[in-house]
Amino acid sequence: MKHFNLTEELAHDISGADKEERLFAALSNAADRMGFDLFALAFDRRGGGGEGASMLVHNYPDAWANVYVGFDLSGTDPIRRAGEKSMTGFQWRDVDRYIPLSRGDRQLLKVARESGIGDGFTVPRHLPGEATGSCSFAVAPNGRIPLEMLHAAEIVGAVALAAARQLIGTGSYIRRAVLTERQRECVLWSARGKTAGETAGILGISEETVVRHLKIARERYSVPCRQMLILCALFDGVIGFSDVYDWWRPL
Amino acid sequence: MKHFNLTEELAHDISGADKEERLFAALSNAADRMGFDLFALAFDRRGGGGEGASMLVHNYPDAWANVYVGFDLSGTDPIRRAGEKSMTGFQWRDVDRYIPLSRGDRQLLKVARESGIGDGFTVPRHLPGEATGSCSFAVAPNGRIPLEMLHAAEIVGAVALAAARQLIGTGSYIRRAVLTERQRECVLWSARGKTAGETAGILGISEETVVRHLKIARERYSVPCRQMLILCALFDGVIGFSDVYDWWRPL
DNA sequence: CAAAGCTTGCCCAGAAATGGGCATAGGCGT
DNA sequence: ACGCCTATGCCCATTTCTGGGCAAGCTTTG
Repeated sequence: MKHFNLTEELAHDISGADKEERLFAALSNAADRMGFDLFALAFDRRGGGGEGASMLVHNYPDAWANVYVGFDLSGTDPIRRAGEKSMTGFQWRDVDRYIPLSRGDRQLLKVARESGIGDGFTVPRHLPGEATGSCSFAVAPNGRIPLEMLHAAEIVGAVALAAARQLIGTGSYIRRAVLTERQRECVLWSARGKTAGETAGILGISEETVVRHLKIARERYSVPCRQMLILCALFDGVIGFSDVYDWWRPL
Repeated sequence: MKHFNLTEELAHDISGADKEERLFAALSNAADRMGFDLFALAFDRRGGGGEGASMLVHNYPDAWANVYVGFDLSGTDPIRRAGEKSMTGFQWRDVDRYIPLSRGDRQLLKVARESGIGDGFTVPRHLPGEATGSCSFAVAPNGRIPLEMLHAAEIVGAVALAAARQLIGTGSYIRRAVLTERQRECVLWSARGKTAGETAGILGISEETVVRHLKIARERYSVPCRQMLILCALFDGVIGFSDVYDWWRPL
């Protein structure tokens, strides 16, 4: 592993970035040193109070950046989706190993290629409640991914994301709505697909009370429907994916 | 950063583990070298077909392990919940910065302390659909966390989780049910809290058609309600959290 | 002690979702 | 050309959810 010294150097450089400009410079240098042409760091934080923040640092071609922002593709970007399915960094060419690609997804990737972006490597970090981020390194359409540098990119990307998180404000995020234990139970069973009546039977209380708990929970999150309540609870970590998934498919 | 050589050594050792026993030995050695007394790696993978798999490698005191497993505390473990809220490793003493601690949570931590587990450091990795994992390093109740080693622990923990993922089977991702483009759109808007009628307006089609798409989507996943449909789509990566986030939080 | 919050219970009216059936039109592959 | 899938549209009856108001007992907290 002769690259560890380089990794250390780049990581140190990036983690020392105290401004977005320095992060850009450090990432630019890192991408270059590792043999990549392009980089893009996206970090989105969502505060509990509604004040979210996001950061986008990249040296992608303007053509693609304009299309991406103009059509608001971030919401349907398959790379971004895949980032939520990978525990480690991944190559874009393997993206269909993580998520099913629809026609629209393939089209998006095709347009990206035509805009000067070839294959790439993305380091994702996902925080159900607080933030999502990804740090990508890419090469030109005919370029070669420096496979021997993927491990370095993995670490560099993670450090860059941590730096971005620091820059954007590490959190002190406001815990606006916290559910009570009973409310949480009701939301959990609701997420498991139970109706209010079934949940009432499970918890041994009246259906009306379950409805009441769910009602107050919705009010706390200021959401009108059950779907969003469940997603809010997931995002806030009040319930966990494992709570739902383990129940569906017992290990 | 004088610890990079140690980090490299430990990471290399761990990533070379081809059996659970070797992973145990490597982690045991790593924890010791970094100045920790205890370690625990938990990894849960859920396949698409119901055949899930999990791995638990630790050297925790039997007393605690028995309590933890016996009372099925994994569902309410605050450390585990916090792991879903942290992008990087975190100290247990800071756990209330990530999640609100209920009385029950504090009680659980207290019992853990009484069972021989002091403060610790947990490296989480969370994959919405595929797996959840955490790698923790801890000291005895009166021990001191080797603060200068947290960075090393972060990397070592991540490598250990990657190794566990390899051991457990990286997962030939099984696509039980893939939604069509239109179905996916309907599910997405539904996740964003829109009613069928609203979604119809957005997509420019009849409400009845939206209902129809959602109906078929539910049938494909064999779920009876909208909540579970959305969660299934999330788990499968058909929709992503990023797809949903931007719509309702900024309000 | 008093105030606040949690939990429990109930009623009601309107909106939304669910499950069933039916039908037309277009695309895609064999 | 035929079958299969998808998208679109509509109808119905039943269930469930949602938002509103009301009230009692209990614990925690100031």
